Amino acid sequence: MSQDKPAHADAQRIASAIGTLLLRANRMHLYDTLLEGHTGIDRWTYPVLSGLARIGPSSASELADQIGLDRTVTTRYASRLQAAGLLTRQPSPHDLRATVLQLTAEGERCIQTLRARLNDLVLEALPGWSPSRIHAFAQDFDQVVQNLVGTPAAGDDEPAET
Amino acid sequence: MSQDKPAHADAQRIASAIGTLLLRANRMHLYDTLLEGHTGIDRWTYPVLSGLARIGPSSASELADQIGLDRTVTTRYASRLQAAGLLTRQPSPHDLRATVLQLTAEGERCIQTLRARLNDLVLEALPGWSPSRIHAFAQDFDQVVQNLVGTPAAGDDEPAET
DNA sequence: TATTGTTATACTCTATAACTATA
DNA sequence: TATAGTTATAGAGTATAACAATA
Repeated sequence: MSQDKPAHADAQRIASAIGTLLLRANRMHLYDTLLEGHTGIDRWTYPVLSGLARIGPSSASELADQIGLDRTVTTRYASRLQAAGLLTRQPSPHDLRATVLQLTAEGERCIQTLRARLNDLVLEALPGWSPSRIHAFAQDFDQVVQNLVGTPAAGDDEPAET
Repeated sequence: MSQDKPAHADAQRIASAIGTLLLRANRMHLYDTLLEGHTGIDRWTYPVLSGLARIGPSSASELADQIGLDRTVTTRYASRLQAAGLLTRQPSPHDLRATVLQLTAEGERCIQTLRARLNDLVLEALPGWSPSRIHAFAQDFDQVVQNLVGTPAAGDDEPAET
């Protein structure tokens, strides 16, 4: 069987690893490790700040679509991050209804720190890997994730993800 | 830079993919796709049933530790799954305080179906990959996840993950 | 005294509904 | 009429506290 249909057993292994990574306890542990020591940001507001850093200054509605959260939740979390001094609200010059969310200098620093820390965590999870092995894995993993979550990079275009 | 420190850029790519996979919208989409059409089981009770299938018949406390949920939540979700006919409660023969949770035949069938479906989803995310490429990726991914979430297979030994 | 299962309670996340202002 | 932002409200997940029964 490992000769005839090796892909099946390997797919099971991949599926199991995905399940492990998504498991609440492990997810939370990863987020907590990443955010440890940071004030003004937590597991729930982090995706908002991170998403804003990824797509750049944008309205709450745009950002909400990107991270898959409701508009109302996004604006509430944005208020928390604003209170923590990590982002600002500015009226849009083009649309008087819209508000532009933008990272402050402190917000930028925060994101830089968190990105670096996550990178370190990842590198620690690849002990002794050769650069070529890391490169191949990065390519493959990226492709798998893109295919798994659908074509869009991060958010989804479906109306109600709930 | 891609010559000097290729590992850094690749680590960033891996980190980004992890972030994408863990993003709420994508996580939910994956769970919903997996559970589509199944009644009596949802995003929240699925880890309970899946965990029970993985570790076999066990008490609610044991299971709770494994999946990183509180005892009280686990027992409540177990009640739902019991009402849906997917698991049974039986008094433990060794400990009169304990209750043994166990999958019913229908629960077993349910898990089999879900595992097969997840496998299919994974295979679809590896279009045209050679068996050796799949095998290498499965090994690497498994190792990365194990290292990322800590030594324990699924749950964590820390007291309060929250 | 500690642990198991369970329920009661409170807290938080999240979405729907509703309101105001603008396109 | 539709859309942006926001707030009010309600529903659901989750943890802490508390209880009875047993180790």
